[in-house]
Amino acid sequence: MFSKATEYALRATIFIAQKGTEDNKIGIGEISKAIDSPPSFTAKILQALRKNNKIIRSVSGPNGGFYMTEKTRKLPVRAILEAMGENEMLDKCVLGLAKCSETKPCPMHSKYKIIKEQLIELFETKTIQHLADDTKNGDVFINNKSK
Amino acid sequence: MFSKATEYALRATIFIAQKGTEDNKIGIGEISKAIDSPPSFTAKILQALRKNNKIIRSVSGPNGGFYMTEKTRKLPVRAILEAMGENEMLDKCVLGLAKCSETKPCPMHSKYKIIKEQLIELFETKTIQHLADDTKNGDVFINNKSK
DNA sequence: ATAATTAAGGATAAATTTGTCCTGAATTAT
DNA sequence: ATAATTCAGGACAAATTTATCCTTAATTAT
Repeated sequence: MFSKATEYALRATIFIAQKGTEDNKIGIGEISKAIDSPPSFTAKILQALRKNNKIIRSVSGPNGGFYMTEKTRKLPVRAILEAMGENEMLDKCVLGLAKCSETKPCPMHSKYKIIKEQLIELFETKTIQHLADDTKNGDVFINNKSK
Repeated sequence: MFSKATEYALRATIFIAQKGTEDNKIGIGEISKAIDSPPSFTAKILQALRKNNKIIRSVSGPNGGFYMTEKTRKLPVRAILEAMGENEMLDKCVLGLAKCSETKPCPMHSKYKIIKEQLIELFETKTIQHLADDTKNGDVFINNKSK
């Protein structure tokens, strides 16, 4: 569905939302270990989420790392997708037509539209906080560690 | 959602279903023009759909080209996806976890599952014939030509 | 048989995505 | 101030996807 970069972005953000606060910042090492992702690549992705402090924040230096504010924790999952440039995916034609609309639809359009709307609804109502809370409660996971 | 290769595969198959019969085979030139795709790349993709005559058939030589039988026209869209190796996509985790299941779900799993099931249902009930018929009727399209 | 037409299939190239590494900048502790 | 830690950002490398081209094989018409 999404690129690997976006998958890492989602998992990393959930982890940061779950553990990272202004006085408990999380380093890239801990993050990539927790979500099972390549550290350097993940670092690059987090830079994008950090732009204009849109989703996450970071500070350099000892005890530095990544964290989130209460405000951005309340952002919908869609905000991460936007930051990762996955907006196109959410209104793209299944058959890959550049312009596929009500007035000039592809043969899958009408049925696919209904499903895509649910996807968008899901990404717009689920907040980062929700996902972090669920994960904290221990009934869902953001990695495949057996322990 | 799908790779470009799969998008071309879907559009090409619909076109072939619409126009290609054993005594009216369609050349790669006409196909790629009709669906607005790169000819050589499309040819390569059609080779895959042709394997074991799974989806389409072809013959070389003058008046050669691609066509379909009544039988494969009745195949669900999913058959094309399978042939293109997109099966993984249809049961992949949104967050990219290698193993995401009822017993060890990611935080999006329960909600996402419901939507994915609808997608699968759609791909399994819509047949190639359906899409070709709709296109033939002229109310839906498989390219972006203005004419 | 020969020539013409069309797909098959391999080699290769271009573009994009994924991933690594290194230097520099920011921050903190001593 | 200096050293140590951690992120920022650029350059580069590997892998994958997308795309092209060329030679061969199959088929048909003459």
